[in-house]
Amino acid sequence: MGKYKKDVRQSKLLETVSKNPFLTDEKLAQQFDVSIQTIRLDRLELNIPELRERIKTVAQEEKEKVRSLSLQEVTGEIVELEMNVRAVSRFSVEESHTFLKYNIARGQYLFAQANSLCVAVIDYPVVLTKSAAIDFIKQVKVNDIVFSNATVQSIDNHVAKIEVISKVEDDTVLKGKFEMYFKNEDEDNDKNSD
Amino acid sequence: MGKYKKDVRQSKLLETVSKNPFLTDEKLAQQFDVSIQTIRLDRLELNIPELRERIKTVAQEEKEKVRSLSLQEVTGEIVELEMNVRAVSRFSVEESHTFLKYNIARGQYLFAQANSLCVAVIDYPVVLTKSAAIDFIKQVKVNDIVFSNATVQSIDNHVAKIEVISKVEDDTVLKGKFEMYFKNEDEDNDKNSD
DNA sequence: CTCATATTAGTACCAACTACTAAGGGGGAT
DNA sequence: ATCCCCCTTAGTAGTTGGTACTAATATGAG
Repeated sequence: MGKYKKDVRQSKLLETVSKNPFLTDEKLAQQFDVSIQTIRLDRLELNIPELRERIKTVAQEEKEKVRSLSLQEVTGEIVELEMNVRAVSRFSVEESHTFLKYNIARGQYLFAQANSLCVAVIDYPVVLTKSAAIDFIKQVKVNDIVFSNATVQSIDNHVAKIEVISKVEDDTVLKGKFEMYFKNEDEDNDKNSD
Repeated sequence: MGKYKKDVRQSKLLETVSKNPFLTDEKLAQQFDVSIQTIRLDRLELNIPELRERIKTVAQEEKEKVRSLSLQEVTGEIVELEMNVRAVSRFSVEESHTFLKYNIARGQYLFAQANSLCVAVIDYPVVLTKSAAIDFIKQVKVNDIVFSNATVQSIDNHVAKIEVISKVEDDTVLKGKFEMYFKNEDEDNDKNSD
């Protein structure tokens, strides 16, 4: 294969690196059949950081994701998030979430969605549920998509009060008030559960 | 703070590195107030890879850790049941029920145990949660065994009020009041979710 | 042919290591 | 006290994957 011209090579380089950030300059040089120096000049011009920096960035992103992913497992997917202010999540009800005979979702799943949304919206390393008051207003059925809306009402020293409203289309299915206790990792204290 | 002994230092090192893989040997040496060489010997003995390898591993970790933790299997096992009067269930907390970093059980699992106990204690074909007010009183950790105790306070036409107290050994970890809506299969009505 | 641009070569230096050798230090058991 | 062992620290050489810089060479367009 013939060598590319500079501009083509650079745009391909950008693509390659973003697809696979784990390639050294040496590998890239082989791949594009140019010298290492050329790759380095290209990176310089394109502001592509070196291998180690690229990996580090990926690792840090991955770390963040692990936190939010572990929340998502149970609770649906967070679609909007304004830290310490509000958040929205989406939960699609499947058969496994329902009473088999009636296809009505078990309340604990709706609770779980609301509860973990409250954990997510509070931007502290440790967030535990202190209390919850929930009204289940309307049945939720299989295949319904539940949007849960959390709004932080107040947030002080160590406790946030959050209001959650979950809807299926325009119908409110759940209303809840949560008190969440939060702290930094290092602080020592004893309370609560989630 | 005085220096740790070797074995203590090494176990703390393991913990530190797994919590934050982004620390160089130099930083670790400062943190533990020992020389860089000591940290390196420790890493050698403990098979902790170097910084760059650690970062790389984190970066490569696939996001497909999607363990499906069904809340259904979570609700514990019913150990005592007096229909429409009281019931007790047992729930053993496993790692998958906790926040990874802190081994503290997520509140939604404790809620799920209490909630499904309320469903079980009411002897009607359809039982849905109408409202719930929960206080999470104490943290529950991995390997704790939670006994949940539901007592029916009142039961009338279509609504039962139930008090739930969950304990780990002698410590109360959760107190809740549930209103459960119930009916016979054939009755038609529209309310609630679980 | 000329001249700018592109490419390659080469050097010195850096961070964060591994792998190794060697020197001290501090306790216990004898 | 002495000996010995383990732990700790120091120091050197070599590695990877770079940055930053200078200098030489190729190439193509006018």
